[in-house]
Amino acid sequence: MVENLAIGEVARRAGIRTSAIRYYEQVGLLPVPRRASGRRRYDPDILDRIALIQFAQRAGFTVGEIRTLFEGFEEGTPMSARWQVLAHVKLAEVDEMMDRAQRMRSLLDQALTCGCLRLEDCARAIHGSALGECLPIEDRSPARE
Amino acid sequence: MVENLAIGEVARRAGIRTSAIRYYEQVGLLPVPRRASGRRRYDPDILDRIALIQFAQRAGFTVGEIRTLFEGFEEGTPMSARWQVLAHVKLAEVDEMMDRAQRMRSLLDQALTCGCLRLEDCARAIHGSALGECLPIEDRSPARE
DNA sequence: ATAATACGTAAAGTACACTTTAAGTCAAGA
DNA sequence: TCTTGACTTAAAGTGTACTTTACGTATTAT
Repeated sequence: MVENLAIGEVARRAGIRTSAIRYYEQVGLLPVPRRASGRRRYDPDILDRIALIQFAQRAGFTVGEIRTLFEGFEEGTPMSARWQVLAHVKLAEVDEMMDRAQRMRSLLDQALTCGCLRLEDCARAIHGSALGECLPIEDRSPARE
Repeated sequence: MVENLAIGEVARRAGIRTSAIRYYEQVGLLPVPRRASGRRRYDPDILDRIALIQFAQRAGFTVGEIRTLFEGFEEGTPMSARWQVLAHVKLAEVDEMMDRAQRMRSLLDQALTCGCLRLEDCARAIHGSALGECLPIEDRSPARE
């Protein structure tokens, strides 16, 4: 009966910390396991589950989104359908990420052509040019005062 | 004499909050201004300075890096030289960002081809495949236990 | 004169995904 | 048996870039 992994063993095999496993359990990404004298005991298939979590993370999903993947659909909804919904939204976000990176690249290219001596010259030059009109790095709060 | 902007006016013209201005002052991105009965008074060229900060932020620089741009070089180092140093490093980071986004895209494409019904099937499939071997989304702490 | 703003400060809050700490329990090896 | 090491919990800490809060003062408009 190999059906009994301690949390440390699971962590070792998955390549994460025990604290991460407890955290995943806490936020609902991992099921509450049975206990043996207070300690968590896992079936080996917990490793599949963790691998799925890691896959989703690498794909850019947040913990909240992964929880949605697991529990945010009507019972019986196939995984394929769940992925469809979430991956489409995330793909748009990733594309936005790439656009941002692209914009950063052009700004950096501009910076490399800078010929200014003093800080103030550079500031005035940048303020004068329309470079300031590119899209922001990330959403900032609405702001009113 | 237009040479006297209140913090609220600067904020309005720059499109940021007054709290951001105080924060920039606190972390050394903006000079400590003179005061009129306790209130900050700014010369209009503070707006150039803020525009420069915003430019750098859009290019991906952190507050710490912008402070380095301003104060991290030997006095007299031309701005062009400062940008050279910082922009090269940042360009590499941005390229890494784009690679990560690319990897996310392929994972999401994989997710879209998923034909699994149950969560466990999907988990096993992903764990089985080598999909788990892509690079991590971002650096995680070294981890030892 | 009074009320509504704008300003001042210091400290705490925000989001995210965990980690670290503190203090205590339990089990296995020497 | 004793000691080490793995485990338990709840709560606080981490990093980033600000914002929000709480509370007090000064300016401006009516």
